[in-house]
Amino acid sequence: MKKVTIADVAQHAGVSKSTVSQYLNQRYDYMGEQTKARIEETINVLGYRPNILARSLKQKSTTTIGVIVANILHVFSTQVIRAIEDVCNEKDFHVIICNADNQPEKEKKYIEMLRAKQVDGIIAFPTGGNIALYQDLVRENYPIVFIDRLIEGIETNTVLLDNEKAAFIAVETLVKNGYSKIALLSPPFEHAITPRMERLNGYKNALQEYQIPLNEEYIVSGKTSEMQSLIGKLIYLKDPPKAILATNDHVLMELLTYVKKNQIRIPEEIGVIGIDEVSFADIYSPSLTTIAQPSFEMGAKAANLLFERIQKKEIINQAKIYRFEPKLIVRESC
Amino acid sequence: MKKVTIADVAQHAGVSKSTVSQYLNQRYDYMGEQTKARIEETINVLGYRPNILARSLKQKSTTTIGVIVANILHVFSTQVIRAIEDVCNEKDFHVIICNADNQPEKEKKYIEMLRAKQVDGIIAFPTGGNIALYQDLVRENYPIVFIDRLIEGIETNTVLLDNEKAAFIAVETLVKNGYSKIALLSPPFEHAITPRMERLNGYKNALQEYQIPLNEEYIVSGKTSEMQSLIGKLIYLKDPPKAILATNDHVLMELLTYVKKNQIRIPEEIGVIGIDEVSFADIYSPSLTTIAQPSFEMGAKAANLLFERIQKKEIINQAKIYRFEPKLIVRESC
DNA sequence: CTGAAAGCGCTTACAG
DNA sequence: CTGAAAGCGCTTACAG
Repeated sequence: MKKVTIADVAQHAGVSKSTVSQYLNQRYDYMGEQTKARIEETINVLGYRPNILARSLKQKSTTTIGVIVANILHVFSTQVIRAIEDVCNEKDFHVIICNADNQPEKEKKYIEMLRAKQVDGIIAFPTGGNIALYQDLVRENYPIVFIDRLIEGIETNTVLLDNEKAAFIAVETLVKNGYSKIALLSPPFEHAITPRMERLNGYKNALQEYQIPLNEEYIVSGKTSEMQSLIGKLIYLKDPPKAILATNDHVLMELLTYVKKNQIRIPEEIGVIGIDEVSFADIYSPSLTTIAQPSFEMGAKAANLLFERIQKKEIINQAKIYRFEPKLIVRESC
Repeated sequence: MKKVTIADVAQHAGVSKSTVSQYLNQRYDYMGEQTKARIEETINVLGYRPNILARSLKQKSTTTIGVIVANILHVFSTQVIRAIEDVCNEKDFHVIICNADNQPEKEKKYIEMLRAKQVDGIIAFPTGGNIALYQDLVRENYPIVFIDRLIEGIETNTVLLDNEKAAFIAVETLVKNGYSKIALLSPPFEHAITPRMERLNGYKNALQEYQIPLNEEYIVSGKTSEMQSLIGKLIYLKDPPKAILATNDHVLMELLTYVKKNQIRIPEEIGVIGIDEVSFADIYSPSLTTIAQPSFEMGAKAANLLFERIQKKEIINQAKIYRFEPKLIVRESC
């Protein structure tokens, strides 16, 4: 079955390609009623469907954007993607999803492929490992918005949580519930990934605010593989903490794994609060007090910012940082 | 900054467009070493990047596939997507994600947009509401593979769980642990969605196999909004069940919500087993016995089937159904 | 070993 | 109100 093209339609309807094209683009201004009807019919009869590729080539817009996430398996990422998808759908845009897996090389490859495919813009959870590439994009005024992570020196719109505040609220909540020996459990600090560093700062600020001396032994960070032993050490400190702030959902999982294995009771023996909402917060016993990111709002904001940039071609290089408010959800774990 | 095209490169390097194109496509067979070097240099100097759109138009392949999921927020969907993404990445393909939200109209719109964008193939969790459209696709020999759901009368490769077996194993596990009063909790049966119907069958078959009389009151299905009260009724039956099979993760969540609210003890008061793995199965108390779908294998299989179809243009209409084995993960909840 | 020319399927001034 | 022609940025026989 051969593809039917605009030329076929034109021939069958006895008009020119231009006229068919006008019809397709709803420019009926000067079109005769019968011409219109004839074209419409021919399209149905032949089963013609426009080839958007050809249009894109001419119009220089693919009505497609790229989204590069760290990993689609993270709940936060999927919620952000869902929100982006929804706003794209309204505008009849499509989204190409890529997983950079926190690997700068993969990210680079994806950015280049996306550009080669002429996507109209990109939303990325930047790995931070491609500064030169980001700078090129910004210099060329290519529409791009970052999410979740701040990249030093790159002038582009960025959407992220007020991470300091999130950690601050967490500590504050614990303090108000009578805790003062508060530990922080975090993924590695090595690459100075924005949320991790900012959450650490928020923790420190809150301690200071509430005049609780900082105990370096209470700051624990490491890879998943070493978490169990790190938590063990923390719990068996001479002067162990009475509460733990898990700075993201993965770390929380590790904590709860430890807690279950060692039959520690929450909150009697240890208070727990986590940043990032988790699906089982309500059904866990005790239910888990968490600080949620407004991920849908964040995704929608990122998409809207990108569309603004795509629509107005002018160089409005007013890169801004959009901070979102963390939401405390009080439950029973501290 | 104007886009640099193959013509610019040709001009600057003092060769023809054809030669540059040969270079880009690595057809060096007859190319002079110096020509090659000169082109390479020019490309770097000018910062040329190919426009894949133009190539796609000519070559009739976009190296992009579409994936239409019911909802990306479901863990199973994201795992399937991740697997698809990974095999696509190896082949330098991209994937466009769409959420049909179980709405046939949305699915239809997406299928049409994807085809207009000339994607090379589609993997879909079919809503079941667009039979005519599916048939068109199959008739045109358009590469498409279905996942998770079987559509009556559509001759296309389909990848899905052996749902009957999953439910059978669940019941069997309960029986072997001494249960005989076993209820089934399911989402609505209205649209005869494959996994739901098959799991119900598996449940019935297992009861028969183990000579347990079927009690219609033990078969409970309904929307999320009515689940709590339905579970309540089930529990307060004169002759209440001693174990419950939750046929998917959502239903399991509802069960656990009820259990927590009413302080019912698992497995002492009620045994629980669920189909679909959940993130918190291990950390929940008691840990939850589940039957997992091999979602990554399934996604990878779907992608590979699609690529087979894309690569060989011949009409090999040997549509097959690929059943995947459920995996019992024994833990403490029954 | 390389180039001129046609063509992929559209859109868009421009002319009439 | 409609058509002829050029062009988007590539690829690909074909000729030399």
